[in-house]
Amino acid sequence: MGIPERKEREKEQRREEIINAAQKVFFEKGLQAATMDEIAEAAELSKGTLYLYYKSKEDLYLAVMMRGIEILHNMFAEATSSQEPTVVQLMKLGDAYYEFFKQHRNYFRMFYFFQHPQFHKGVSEDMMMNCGEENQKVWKEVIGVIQRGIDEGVVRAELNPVETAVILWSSSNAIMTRMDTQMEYFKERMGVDLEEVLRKSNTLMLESILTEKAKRKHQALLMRSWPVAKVAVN
Amino acid sequence: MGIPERKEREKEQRREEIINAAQKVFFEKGLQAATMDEIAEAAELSKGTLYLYYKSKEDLYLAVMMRGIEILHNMFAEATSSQEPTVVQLMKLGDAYYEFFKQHRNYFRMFYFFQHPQFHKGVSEDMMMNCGEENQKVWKEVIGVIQRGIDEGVVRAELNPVETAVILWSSSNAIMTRMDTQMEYFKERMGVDLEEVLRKSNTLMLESILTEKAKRKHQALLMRSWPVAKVAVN
DNA sequence: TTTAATTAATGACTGATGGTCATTTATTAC
DNA sequence: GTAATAAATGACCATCAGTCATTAATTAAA
Repeated sequence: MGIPERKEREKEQRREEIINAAQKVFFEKGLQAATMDEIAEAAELSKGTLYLYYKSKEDLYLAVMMRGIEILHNMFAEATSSQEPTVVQLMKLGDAYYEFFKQHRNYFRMFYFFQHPQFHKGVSEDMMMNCGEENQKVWKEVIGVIQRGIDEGVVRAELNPVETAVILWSSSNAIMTRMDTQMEYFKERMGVDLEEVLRKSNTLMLESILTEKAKRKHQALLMRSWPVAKVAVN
Repeated sequence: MGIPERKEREKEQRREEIINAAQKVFFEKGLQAATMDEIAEAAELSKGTLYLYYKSKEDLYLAVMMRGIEILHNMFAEATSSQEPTVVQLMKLGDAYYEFFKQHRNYFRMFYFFQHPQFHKGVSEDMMMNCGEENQKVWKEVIGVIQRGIDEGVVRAELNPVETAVILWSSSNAIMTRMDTQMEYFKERMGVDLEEVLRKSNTLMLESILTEKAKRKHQALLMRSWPVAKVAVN
């Protein structure tokens, strides 16, 4: 009897189709402005049907977001699986996050939007758990490289790898979040190009966690952020 | 004829009373969950009256937020006006921001919540401008100290003071935001105490922008973040 | 094939809420 | 004391997340 299996497949397909529709609408309008009626329309289903497949608007939002987490996870896994030195991989991790920001900004936006507990109301336990798991995998990638750096003696031994991961991630994240929302404000009011700031911040952070030996070895790499003229003048 | 003046005063007072009521409700429930009816009730006015004084819920939210910006501004001004060395003042700035976070968390929450352009919809030009101005003042404090540090030769000369301000601010901000929303998650899932992370992050950041000379001079200060045992062992 | 039973889908409806505006109330001017 | 003006009100509207009784489609049984 293959009927239950087929039904299960069809159900899963429906769930995917609904996510596709939801993604389209959420990307365009954001969680707030998107309406379930719009999503239903995009999915060519009635609103009631959406609720047969997802508990709430927020659950649906998280379902879309999970795709983004997976993409990011893959990009990080890619960056940390090369044969290059750990210091280079650390730089590549930062670059990868910025690439993700540029190529998948809608997902990035969802990430930081959903951090607010205000929107966790309608989220089911299940979905929250799944999301936490996926998220954890991404962290593991970052922590792993830092731990390796410590083991190899290129990252300062007195640093805690998890804490350090949080520090690196947070600083990158904070600046990209600003890039997303306040790029123009910072350019016009403060004369600052946030892309430049991100580059310099990543370099500063990296410098600050490396051992003296590693810094000397990769000096050329670290210098890329500082304008030659300025260094020369001072 | 003092009547117009008195009326103006009364009007201003009303505006303040409304902000008081709004603050109470926003602090309790956040922008989303707070309702204009609640605020009206708290202000002992009808909802319609609120709209005679403020254009939208968001405008009211910003009016409350401005108070927070002023408090933060004062705390920063305090931290940077002492007679202490610039390096110490830089540390104090970081400490002041964390103090603000602890003592005025509701305001802090409002700040980062409102960064999302999704909520800028109902905001009037006026209110947005005012907010931008106030915000600018806070940035000026941070930038000023960094500039002074460069002039005195304690902050690396190749750094741009505005960019550096953004970097320092953003990293502190990012970690405190996480403290507000994910303290438990990080403790339980990753075994990390974000307060510790903040302390270390601030130290790392400070280290990374100081000149070698300044680092040597204030070594004791910078060491406070690293556990003695660990440093000794390695 | 026909009928019963089960599963899937629907959309009218509810309750909540931001914002409006015609009407009422209070204040000021004459 | 009355007209004119300003302030305040709350019933009302439109929007929208979520529900549920009803309908349609599919599967199982006779």
